[in-house]
Amino acid sequence: MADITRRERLRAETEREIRQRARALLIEHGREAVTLRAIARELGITAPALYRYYDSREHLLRQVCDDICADMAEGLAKDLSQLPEEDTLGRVFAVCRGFRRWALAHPEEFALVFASPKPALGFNPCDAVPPIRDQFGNIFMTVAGRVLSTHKLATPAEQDVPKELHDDLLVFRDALLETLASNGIAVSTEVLDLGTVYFMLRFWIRLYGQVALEVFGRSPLTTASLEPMFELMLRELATEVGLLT
Amino acid sequence: MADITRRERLRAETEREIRQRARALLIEHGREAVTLRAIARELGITAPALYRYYDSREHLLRQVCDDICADMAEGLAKDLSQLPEEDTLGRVFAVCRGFRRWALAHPEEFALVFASPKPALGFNPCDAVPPIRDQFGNIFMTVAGRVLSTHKLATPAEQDVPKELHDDLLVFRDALLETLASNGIAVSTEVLDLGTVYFMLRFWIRLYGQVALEVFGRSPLTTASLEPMFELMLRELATEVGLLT
DNA sequence: CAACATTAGTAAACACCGTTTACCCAGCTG
DNA sequence: CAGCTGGGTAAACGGTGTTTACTAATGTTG
Repeated sequence: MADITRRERLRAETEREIRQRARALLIEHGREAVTLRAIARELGITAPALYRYYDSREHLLRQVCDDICADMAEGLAKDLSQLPEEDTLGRVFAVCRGFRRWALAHPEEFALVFASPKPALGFNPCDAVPPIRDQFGNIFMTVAGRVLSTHKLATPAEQDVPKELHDDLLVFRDALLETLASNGIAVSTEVLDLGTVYFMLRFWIRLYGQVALEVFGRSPLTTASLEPMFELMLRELATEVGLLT
Repeated sequence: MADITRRERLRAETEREIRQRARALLIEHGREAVTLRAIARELGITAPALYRYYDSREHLLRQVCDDICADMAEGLAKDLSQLPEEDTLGRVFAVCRGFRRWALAHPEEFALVFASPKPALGFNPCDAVPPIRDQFGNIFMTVAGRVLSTHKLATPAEQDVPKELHDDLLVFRDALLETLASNGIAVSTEVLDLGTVYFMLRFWIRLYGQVALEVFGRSPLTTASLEPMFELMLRELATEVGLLT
């Protein structure tokens, strides 16, 4: 007999459909429209039935966050599959562009996963922060790590890194090394020195910052897309560490 | 007799208290907790009574946004009053630091006003975007304008500004000039050239971006504050245009 | 196979929500 | 004084998350 019973298969199927409908509602009508009754209505059951699958609406939303991250990560992975392994910098850029494109195309999902005030979702959405452990962070760190293992970066000297950040940067570095190791990327601690980790933090701040600004429409420009500035930012950061000239 | 009748005075008073209570709920228990019934309960009336003051919860929230902006602007103005008029750059830094400090101290309010997906509040919160017309934008642009009118900036050359942005930057410049004029600051169009406006946009993107990242806790650092990086960013941007060495 | 246990679903209820309606009554105005 | 205006009320409607008790179907076991 199969390992999974008929019941288990059905359960997994409806569980999948629940989150799928929840996401559809989120995308089409915003966060507030993701209602247990609305979800239940769409799959022809009643709201309390959903409690057989999730402890509460909060828990359901958290799982939806996971799905969202997984989906975005899948899209990014597909983008990456089109690029040669050797083009390490191109792959970093691809991930950054993919993140931006995804965020602009899915503003409600971005807001839910990446821009909710901390305790708004019970706890951290998708256990993402801190440090970045979600699937996006995973991909981002992986492609970045590949650059580190193949290029010598002109990163800031240790004495230029603010002392107040040293301890936390070292913690971050350990998480980074662990993530890279689990993805089969070996990076020596000499390569991943304090300045390099610091630069990665700077990179992420700039990346996240511009994307958030665009998603939330806080640009003072009325019509134009900020894509040119995004591209320039990428080039600027890459140039800063000598990856572009 | 006074211009305002007794009734009008009472009305204005409860109106004020409504928004005050709404803000208290927002701060203490998050956006979802700002319910009409909770507000009414706190001032000892019933929920439908609120409809004598606001058309709907949406409209009330919008007004609350205005209050929030006004309050922050007031705080910034107070900070500025401690600084000499001549220290134009110091005043810009003070506004940036004040914005960051306020945002970190009021994450729910920041999320509501500065990071809600576009149509989440019926329309734009506080008519703020685009272009930046809210009270914060006003102050920010004013102190920045004062720098422009007293310093020669080494801003990007016109050919270094992405062509796709030219039209929108010119629109933004007009709004900027109007704002500055209405605050008694005369800046010639030669000074406020395309490169300068472009730099201001870059400045705002960086500023908003890091603040949003900090408020939403998306830093991969577990405990340390990113204040040192904020300070470095300010110095970096100022150095870029020759305001610091 | 029969008996039992587990489980996905239900209906009903509770407390809360935004909003509308009809009504009341104090205070101002002619 | 009569009448209007406007801030308040209670009641109701349909919606929400969640709990409870129950049913019926599935899976397991003697």
